[in-house]
Amino acid sequence: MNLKNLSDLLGLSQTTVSRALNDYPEVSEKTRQKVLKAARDNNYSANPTARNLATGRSGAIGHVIPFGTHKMINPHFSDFIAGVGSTYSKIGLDIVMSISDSNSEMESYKRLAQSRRVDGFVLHGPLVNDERIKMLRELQLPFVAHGRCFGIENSDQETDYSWLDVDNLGAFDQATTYLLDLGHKNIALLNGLEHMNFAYLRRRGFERAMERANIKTNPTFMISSDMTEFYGYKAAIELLSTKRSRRPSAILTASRIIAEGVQRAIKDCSLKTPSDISLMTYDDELGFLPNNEYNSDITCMRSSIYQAGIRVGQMIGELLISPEKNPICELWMPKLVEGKSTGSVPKN
Amino acid sequence: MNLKNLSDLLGLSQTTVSRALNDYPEVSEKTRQKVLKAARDNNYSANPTARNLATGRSGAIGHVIPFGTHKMINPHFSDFIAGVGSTYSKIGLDIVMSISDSNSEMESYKRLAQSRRVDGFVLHGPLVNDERIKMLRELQLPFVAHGRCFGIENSDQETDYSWLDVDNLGAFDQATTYLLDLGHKNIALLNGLEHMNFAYLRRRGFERAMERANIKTNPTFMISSDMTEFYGYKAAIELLSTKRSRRPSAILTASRIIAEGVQRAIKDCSLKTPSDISLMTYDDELGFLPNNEYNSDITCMRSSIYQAGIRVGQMIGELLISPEKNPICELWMPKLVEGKSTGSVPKN
DNA sequence: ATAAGAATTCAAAGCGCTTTGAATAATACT
DNA sequence: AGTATTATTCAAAGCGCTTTGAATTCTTAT
Repeated sequence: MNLKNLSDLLGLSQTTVSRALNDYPEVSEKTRQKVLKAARDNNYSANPTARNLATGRSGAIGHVIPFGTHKMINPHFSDFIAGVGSTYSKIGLDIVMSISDSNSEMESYKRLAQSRRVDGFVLHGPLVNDERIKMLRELQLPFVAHGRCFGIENSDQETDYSWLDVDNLGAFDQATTYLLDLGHKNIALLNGLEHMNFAYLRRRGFERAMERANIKTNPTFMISSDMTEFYGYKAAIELLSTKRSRRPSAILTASRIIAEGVQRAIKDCSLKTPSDISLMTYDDELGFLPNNEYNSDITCMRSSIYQAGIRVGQMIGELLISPEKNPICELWMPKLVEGKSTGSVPKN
Repeated sequence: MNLKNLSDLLGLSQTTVSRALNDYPEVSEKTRQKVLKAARDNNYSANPTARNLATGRSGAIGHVIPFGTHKMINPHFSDFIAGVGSTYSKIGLDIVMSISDSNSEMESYKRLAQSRRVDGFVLHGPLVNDERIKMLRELQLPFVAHGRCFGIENSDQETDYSWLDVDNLGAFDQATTYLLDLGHKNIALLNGLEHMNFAYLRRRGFERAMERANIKTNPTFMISSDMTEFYGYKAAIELLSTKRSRRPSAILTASRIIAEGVQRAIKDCSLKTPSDISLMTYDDELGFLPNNEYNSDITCMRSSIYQAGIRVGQMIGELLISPEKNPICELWMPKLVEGKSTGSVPKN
């Protein structure tokens, strides 16, 4: 069943039928109802490919996922994509996903854009000074970055394109301050890879708080790596296996997954939170790794990456309808949630 | 730059240019080279939408992800999708992903198929007696199921459609047997949700081994739930907090993530593997949760879900080219990897 | 009743490609 | 040379939709 069949069936022109279905004002209410009913009865829905060809719109958003080092294809990604996906299904968009290694990443964007296969993009995991931003701007398609590419001082850059980000700098400043207020001076930071903007900002937030408190940061306490459980475990084991006076009294991790490893290490060292050591983490509220009074209960800075996905989906949806709204920028402040993993510095 | 421009530029017809670009035999080698060069020079590539409309092929595979209970959008999913995605990028396919709750799931398949937006499907997480299989067959598009819908006795059903699965039944039989051989009789199974076929088969494998050993299974030792860390933790805490004689001496979990929770519980109960209790797990080799001599080192049945993704991508690719190859069925046998988490039954 | 204006409807062009069937050029065969 | 083949090339018809600009019908005002 296609448009021609349907209009023949109704004794109307394709024009009128098409307009009736697309809510154009110049079709009378009576015929619109007739058309709508016929469409329903005959289980008709417009062929998106043909529509795409005619309009130039595809009804799909491109998600180019950098592969290579498992950087983005990780649990955070699944929760985020669940969020955007649920918005998309509400507003009738599809995801066109292209997994590509960093070499072909730019190509993928261009191919998807040039072929008009997508109407816009969501940029995942912005890096510090991300060249993709420039490229995306040149592609002339709306896009929303999940995260920003620049720190707080480049505020002119921030309003240049649409993004949704959490205040990583503020959050890690606050987390660090929280630990400092408990009396901790030797705080370790287990961060993500710092060429990623979020991780870069988290370190900056950490440093800012330390600086404000006039405490010199210890380079060996600031570690940066891919965010796996094992990284957390290994790093923590190393930190904790030195003699007490030289080890951190608090560990701040950039993700719940790292924190898992740290917890394991703490137990393996026969230590306990918060009496022996304090642990604090950033918590994306990953679906499969809850963190609340019933389980881990790690003190954290919390912001739902799933909700971020939902909102990013809405944002790109808005941009498709009203491109003039660009840029839409939102900075979310994670909230501090006190758990049982932090306390004052253990007295020697 | 479109086909018309290019052919005008070359002084050839669109037909010839199109054929030259698509490797048709009836164009002379000389003109083909000329066309290819011009295409390169002018940065031309065919508009997939137009091609799709003309051919009915879209160059994309549909992945409909059931949402709702976070069932599929989980870490296993990201690793799998990384696998298919990497194959797709090699053979020039895109992913069209639709996240939908279980009500609208069937609709999504139909919409994607009817609109010719995809050339085929990958079915995720088959259930026991999955109605989607029947529907997909009716849609007349090639599809590959990651997993099967029926157990080993319905062998007639198995060859009815293409699938790639691990031998869940065999793997859990083998795992259970391994534990039995170590002398364990009180073995607990922390399974996934058993309306999912993989989980159903895992229980069956467990039961088969127990039966063969003439050991009655204890219903309170067979738990089934969504596979989260917390589930593992809670279930294990409950199992371990009864008096020694009434608790299992070994725990077998259906996923690495559950096992994480179990490990945490074991430590919280001040127990140790393998001296106090044995732990064994199924291991999908999730990228962010390695399990080897350097870290957890849990004895496991192992098969890479990422590799499965790669192969499923290849399979659907083959089916697109040669539909007559359907069905392609592959059953992978996970391999047993001994870690440090299992040992003989502790003597009271 | 009639012209002007508004409200509907329509025919046809176009989106950029593939593919059919016909036309032309090149080569082979009496 | 003349015809039969074969190898290339081409014009034009779709694919199923949207949208422009013209045509028709219905209202309203004179």
